[in-house]
Amino acid sequence: MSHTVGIRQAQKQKTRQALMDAALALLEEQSLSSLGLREVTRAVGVAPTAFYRHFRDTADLGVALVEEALGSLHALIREALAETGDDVRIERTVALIADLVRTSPAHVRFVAREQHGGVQPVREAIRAQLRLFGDEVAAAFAGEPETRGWSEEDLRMLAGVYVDHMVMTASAFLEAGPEGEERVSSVARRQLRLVSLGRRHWLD
Amino acid sequence: MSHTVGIRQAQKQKTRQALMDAALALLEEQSLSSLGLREVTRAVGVAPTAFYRHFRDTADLGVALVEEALGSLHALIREALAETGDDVRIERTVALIADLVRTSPAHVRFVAREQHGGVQPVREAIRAQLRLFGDEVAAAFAGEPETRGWSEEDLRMLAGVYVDHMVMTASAFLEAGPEGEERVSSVARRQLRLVSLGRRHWLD
DNA sequence: TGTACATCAGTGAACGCGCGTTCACTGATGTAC
DNA sequence: TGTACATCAGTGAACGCGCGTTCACTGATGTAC
Repeated sequence: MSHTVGIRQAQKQKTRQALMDAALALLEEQSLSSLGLREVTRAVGVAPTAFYRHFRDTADLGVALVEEALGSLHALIREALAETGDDVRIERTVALIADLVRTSPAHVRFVAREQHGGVQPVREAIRAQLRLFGDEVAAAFAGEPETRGWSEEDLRMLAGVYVDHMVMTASAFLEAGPEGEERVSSVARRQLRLVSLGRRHWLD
Repeated sequence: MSHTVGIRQAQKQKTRQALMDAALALLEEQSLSSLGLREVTRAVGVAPTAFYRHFRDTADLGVALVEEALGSLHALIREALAETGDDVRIERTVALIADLVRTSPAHVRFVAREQHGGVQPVREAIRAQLRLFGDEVAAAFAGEPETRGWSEEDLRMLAGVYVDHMVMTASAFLEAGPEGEERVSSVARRQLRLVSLGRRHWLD
């Protein structure tokens, strides 16, 4: 066998992931700033001291969770925005967020909660990811005929509306639960249509 | 002297307010779910047990803070929205939020943080207040010519955009600090103008 | 392939500390007469 | 106005508990020869 990963490294990665999973589950009911290291290790079934082999503290674990929650989202967002035609793009964007909340509600809740939460490094990690989303949205719009002649500043402003709307919509899906999904989708689509109309008449 | 309040009651009210003020200050750096009762009483200079004369627990204190933070805002919002002419109304609304954040940054931070925070009763209290804001915005728009012929549902949808935007803008003011105030104001005004344009062409 | 040594993920005991809550109390304020 | 009793905001000691962190350790995995 070639040392593809090594038994030791694989086992370590497994424990690390178990700590993150357990933390995420515990964070459904509380904020990161009140999450205890011992709580997490107890849920996993390892000694409290094992925690230090993987994370400096719970804030460090939180930053890792941000990457896990948002890291893989950039490609999906770019994909949804690559659609042509406002209606299709709106449809795809809202469906993407609905999917995300359905598949990973705990990740979404974590990000919504810690975006303004009490742990600075985590707040900053989330802010950095959202700024990246903003860049991607702005870049997608920059190449479109409806936004021809717009200043860089106005593009960023528009992108801001979109990213804020995505965050608010994700949070609305969470609050509404499965039976409210269609209602939230409907409102979100109409809100994006409103913005899209404004965009079309921005330079009138 | 008539018993306008009574010395005892006045003193009790004073201690209660001191507990709330101290808690709010401590909450600049942490979430409610990690705020300790002893922390608060220590900051005020009373015995830990005195806390129970005023609040059942820190969640109860949090609900009181929500009322203090948002209760007096309804009248101001109605006032700002009563303005006629989109541009003036947008100007007033953004100025109102800028004022609020400048005057009571700690209250705003608290609400932003606990809106999705780990303490359910507080989340619900905030949600109830925001729903009221939504009602007021919808009512203000209902009487306007630009929104004639709109369905009740579309009015709520529009009101949702406005309330979400207020929350996001307040949070942006906080992040930006005093030197970023003009930039955030400018972006917020243009975003509302975008929405206002969309509104004008909604029934085209 | 086998051996001898190095690495290091996870252990378990121990520590000092601050927490929320209980309880019986004190003494200033309020009330009835 | 004065007196006797009731109320109740704030006290201070005590409790059991779980916390984060330290430390020397163990034993499976990795590496060099």
